[in-house]
Amino acid sequence: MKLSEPDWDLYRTFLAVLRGGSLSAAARSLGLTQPTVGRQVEALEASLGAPLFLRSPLGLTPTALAEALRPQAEAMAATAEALLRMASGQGQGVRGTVRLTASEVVGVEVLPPILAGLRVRHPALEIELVLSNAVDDLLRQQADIAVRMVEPRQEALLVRRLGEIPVGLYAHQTYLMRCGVPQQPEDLADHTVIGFDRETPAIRAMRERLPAVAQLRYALRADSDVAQLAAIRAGFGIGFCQVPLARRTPDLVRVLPAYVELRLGTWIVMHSDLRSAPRCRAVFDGLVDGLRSHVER
Amino acid sequence: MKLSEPDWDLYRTFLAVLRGGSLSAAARSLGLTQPTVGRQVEALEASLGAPLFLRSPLGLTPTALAEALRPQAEAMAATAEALLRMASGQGQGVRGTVRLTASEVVGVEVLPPILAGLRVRHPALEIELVLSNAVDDLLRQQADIAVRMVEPRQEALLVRRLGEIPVGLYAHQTYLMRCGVPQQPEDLADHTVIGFDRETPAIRAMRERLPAVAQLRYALRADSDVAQLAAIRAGFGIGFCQVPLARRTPDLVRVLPAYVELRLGTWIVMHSDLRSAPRCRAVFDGLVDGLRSHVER
DNA sequence: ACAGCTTCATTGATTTTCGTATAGCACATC
DNA sequence: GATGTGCTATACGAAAATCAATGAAGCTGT
Repeated sequence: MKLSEPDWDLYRTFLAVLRGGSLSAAARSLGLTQPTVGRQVEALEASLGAPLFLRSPLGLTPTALAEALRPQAEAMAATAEALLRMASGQGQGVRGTVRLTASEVVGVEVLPPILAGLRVRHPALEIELVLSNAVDDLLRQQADIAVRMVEPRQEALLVRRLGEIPVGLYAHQTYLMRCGVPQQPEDLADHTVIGFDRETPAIRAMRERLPAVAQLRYALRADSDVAQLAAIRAGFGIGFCQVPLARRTPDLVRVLPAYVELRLGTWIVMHSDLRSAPRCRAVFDGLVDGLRSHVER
Repeated sequence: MKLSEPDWDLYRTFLAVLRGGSLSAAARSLGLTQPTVGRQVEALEASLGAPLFLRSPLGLTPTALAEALRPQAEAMAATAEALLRMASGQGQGVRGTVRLTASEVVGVEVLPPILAGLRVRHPALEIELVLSNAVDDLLRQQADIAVRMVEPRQEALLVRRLGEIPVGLYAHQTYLMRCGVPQQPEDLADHTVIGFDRETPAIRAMRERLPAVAQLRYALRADSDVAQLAAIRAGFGIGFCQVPLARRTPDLVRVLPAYVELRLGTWIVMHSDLRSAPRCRAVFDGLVDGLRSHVER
């Protein structure tokens, strides 16, 4: 029985098999042949001392162990990608790929013009946009720079606080003409309210500050804030929207402005390891500049 | 010029060379030979398209690129270790290694009896204790379970809040006999106060709540809270100490109990990926039980 | 029922990689 | 100044991994 540490490359083929579902698919994606992949999986199983897959002629079925190991393998892949990204953009000058993560509304409504401007200034810059609400993207190496509405507390991060984005309740003009305009927070109980599917840190903060809103029953739940915005614009009901975004659609009317006023802090976060990478500095600074107009300080 | 993704194992030898400072040292630590390591480094350089080391007869000097890539390589190594840890303890039953991280005081003063009890109940359980104040140990895969004084906000974590640990100012009896007992917070200006070297989240919270303390000039700064405790016990001066810890040393006297009272929240945190690992559940639950007596709910 | 597709397993030839041995260089010690 | 120890670079034979080709088994649609 071998106790030596397995070749790291075996983890890559293991993950490819897990993703592809078969040795052949993994071999295709890796540019190898099926027998090679099979042997490498065998080698990893021998090294770990336990089987990873149940072989069958239709494909491989991962065992519980393989499923348990998958997150770590994915993490290694993400880190390997980050390493390559880092290496590719190392020369002086702003070039290479930057992975950027942000919430969906920000990514769809706010970032595009900023990124377009960055691209004009730095033609060799490539940007990958990951729209997600997971705050741990950075530490899991799945992104280089993050735009977040939650204050990051980690130490190894380079943080810039931009200010606050005001958030209010909005509804489309047609909805208000149809259903009336609520005058008191209690009136919301008789209205169609658009809410959130799952609890995010930003939402939790909102609940704490607005107990009246916390107990509402939502007529539509969507985990995507873009979908919520679309529903508001379509006149479905009343929902939360960032004030600078709502201003762009003239038909959106603010509801209960005196009662519901929320301010979301906004931060730009980057690995401090990436400080020396010119392309990351460029994107970081570009975001700081570009988001100023969207934020109240 | 090859643009294909390099073999992941090359990253491991790269990191070994970085750590060892020479091809030969890396070869020894990896169980390989020096020519092999040299060839693999060459292969990685060819794959990245840039040199990683400056060769000289006394050893290799890492280039700026190599230094920039080091954090990612370390992250890959940590993840690989986590994967192996996961695989080794997969069979049912509590066995295998669990990496535990905690602050230094907790690790030195509080955890040992708890871990001893766990070890008695589970003889096949092995525990690695990492004493550090970095909160991102978990997401960087450097530890499986963490005992923290800061509320974690990440989503993919399994969190259990235990309660609060009271913290107060303490001094040794001999010091107070020598220098007198302060009666007002202002009196601290005339005393020898032991403080912190660098800013941690817990300290930041402390500063916010106790502005009188924030402006003190410290006679001794130590980043290790264990060193602070030792200094207090030795009669060096007045410093912060967890109340349950101070009770164990009868000669320690609480100072300004009416003015300085701080409560540190305490959390146990674990990757939710590890929920299914029996040994992690065992340690998690054991910590919850063992720390109850040390915490006020 | 049968042909076509996809899957995994096995085998032998080939290419790649690794290890041993050796040479060359720089620094420290005696 | 000779010697010893550390390091890297190179050459060559051996071991190991790879590829290509083939066989067997199961699902799918006609």
